[in-house]
Amino acid sequence: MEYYSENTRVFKALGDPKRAMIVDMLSCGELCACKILEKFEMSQSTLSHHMKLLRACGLVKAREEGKWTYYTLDMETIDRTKRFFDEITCDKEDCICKEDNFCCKEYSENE
Amino acid sequence: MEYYSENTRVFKALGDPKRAMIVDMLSCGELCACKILEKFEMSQSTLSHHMKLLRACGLVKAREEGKWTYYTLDMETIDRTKRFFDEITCDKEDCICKEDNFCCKEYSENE
DNA sequence: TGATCATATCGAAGTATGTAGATTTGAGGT
DNA sequence: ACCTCAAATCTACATACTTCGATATGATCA
Repeated sequence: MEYYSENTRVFKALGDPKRAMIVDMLSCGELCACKILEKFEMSQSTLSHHMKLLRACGLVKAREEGKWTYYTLDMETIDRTKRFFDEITCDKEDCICKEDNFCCKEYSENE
Repeated sequence: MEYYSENTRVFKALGDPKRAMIVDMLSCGELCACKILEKFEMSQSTLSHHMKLLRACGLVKAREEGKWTYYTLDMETIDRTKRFFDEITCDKEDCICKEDNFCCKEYSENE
């Protein structure tokens, strides 16, 4: 299950329209928190919370410089998540649907 | 914002490990609800709820035959979501980060 | 060493989500 | 008609998420 939850955490983060927009804004390069905040109708603490979540799942990296924090996308996580998306939506030999004794309970226990 | 929320609804659905597993199981072809239920440690009502959600966001299609319901992936939604994922994570000319007067509030109002 | 600015963290409130048991619906079979 | 089975819906509850205002942290500057 760890394989699934590691990747679904990223989907969960992208499941909020504002966070998806933040990711979109970062797709052209590094931005500092205040620059992002300018564009959004939300409080500073709310943005900070969203950024923490985006960092926690690995989607963005943060770099501190003086009193500013600069954010960038982590393309490794993004590419890995895209591969996961392809994997769970394409026909394949080793699919869980073909494991006779597959049960989600077993997976949960190993998590 | 509609552009974002339409797609992030799919990510939200994939944000739950069990639902991602259900999608994975369906990736090799059609399955009936009871076949899916066999593989999971959850109640019938919970599975039904997850399937409803997967249908609502367009990820899966349902076909009823007698007393059974068969589910398949909707590749159109999946492909559209993959293109969206590519778009918000790749550098591009018409990025929202380049719109000087972009503000998420404007988008919300049009939703 | 204060004052100020950019962020992060805390605490609280309202809303959404995941889950299960009980009930309903609707198709088939006897 | 009645029973049975598959699936959906209803109700309730515990947990998680989103959001904000208030406060804390920590860097820079006067």
